[in-house]
Amino acid sequence: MLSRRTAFHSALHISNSNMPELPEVETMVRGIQSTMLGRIIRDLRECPCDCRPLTLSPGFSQMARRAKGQTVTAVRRVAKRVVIDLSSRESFIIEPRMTGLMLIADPPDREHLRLEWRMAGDGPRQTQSVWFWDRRGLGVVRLCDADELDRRLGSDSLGQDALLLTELGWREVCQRTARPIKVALLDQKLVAGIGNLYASEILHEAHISPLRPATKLTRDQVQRLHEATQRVLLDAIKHEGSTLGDGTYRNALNQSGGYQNAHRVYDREADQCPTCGSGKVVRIVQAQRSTFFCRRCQR
DNA sequence: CATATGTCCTGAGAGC
DNA sequence: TGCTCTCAGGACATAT
Repeated sequence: MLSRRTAFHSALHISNSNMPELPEVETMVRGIQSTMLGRIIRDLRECPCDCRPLTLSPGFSQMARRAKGQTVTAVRRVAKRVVIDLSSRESFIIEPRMTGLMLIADPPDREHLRLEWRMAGDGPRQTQSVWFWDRRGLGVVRLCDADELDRRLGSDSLGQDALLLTELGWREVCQRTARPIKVALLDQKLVAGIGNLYASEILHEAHISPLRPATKLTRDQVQRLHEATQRVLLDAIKHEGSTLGDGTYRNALNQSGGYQNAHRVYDREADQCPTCGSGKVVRIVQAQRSTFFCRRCQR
């Protein structure tokens, strides 16, 4: 797939990988749910691969031993992680990070398959597997007890989920930092689930400048931020996430998402602003990350 | 405490 | 053509 970038505005080329954020991880969870929920893990397998081994905690053999024979009691999303709860009261935490995918169908390629959960068949259903695939191998899979789960995903480590935050919650979040609002949106301790792509899209939808210090947002702007977050993230989930650039992100059936077609500013540098029609989308860098916005309709 | 920076990794594109 | 360099960014460790 071709990126919208052209030679003309590629002074700094965005070779977008996938960076699964809240909508993509939600799509992964929904995609593996029926294969795993209520079923028994027959075994866990490490896929043979030449790349650097995936980060597993604990190591593979202990993880496999503890997972084997357990029933999956829940498959859920926590911020940008997939959590698989087991009858033993332990849980898998899967962090896809940049290029990780959860699959129930053929992968984009076989050499970057990392882990396989083989689920025991149940009545007419035959054995089915769920795979973790990760091209760059930055992903992490953990199996942890309730204490570790809380330590890693509890409120000391993560802010409220972006979709659960109320308008009042947003007001409190914005009072907690003077950093630019775009940078604040990326801080998972303030609000969890938003990454670089959706931060630009949400602020555009809310007509707020990414440069504005969080503490300086007006009450109206905070209200718009709350509403824009709901609209953008729910719409992105409806379209099963964004697949762009090199096309890494796929749903559990190895199909592209559709939300990239709705992006208004992300990776659209130098385009005419689709919202006000007269400004141009610009790219700036904040905290070493690209930000895209329209100076004319985002204040 | 708040904030900033370095690190991991691969594949694509640019430049020579 | 084929090499080397740069860059994308999620989460976390470490530094200021």
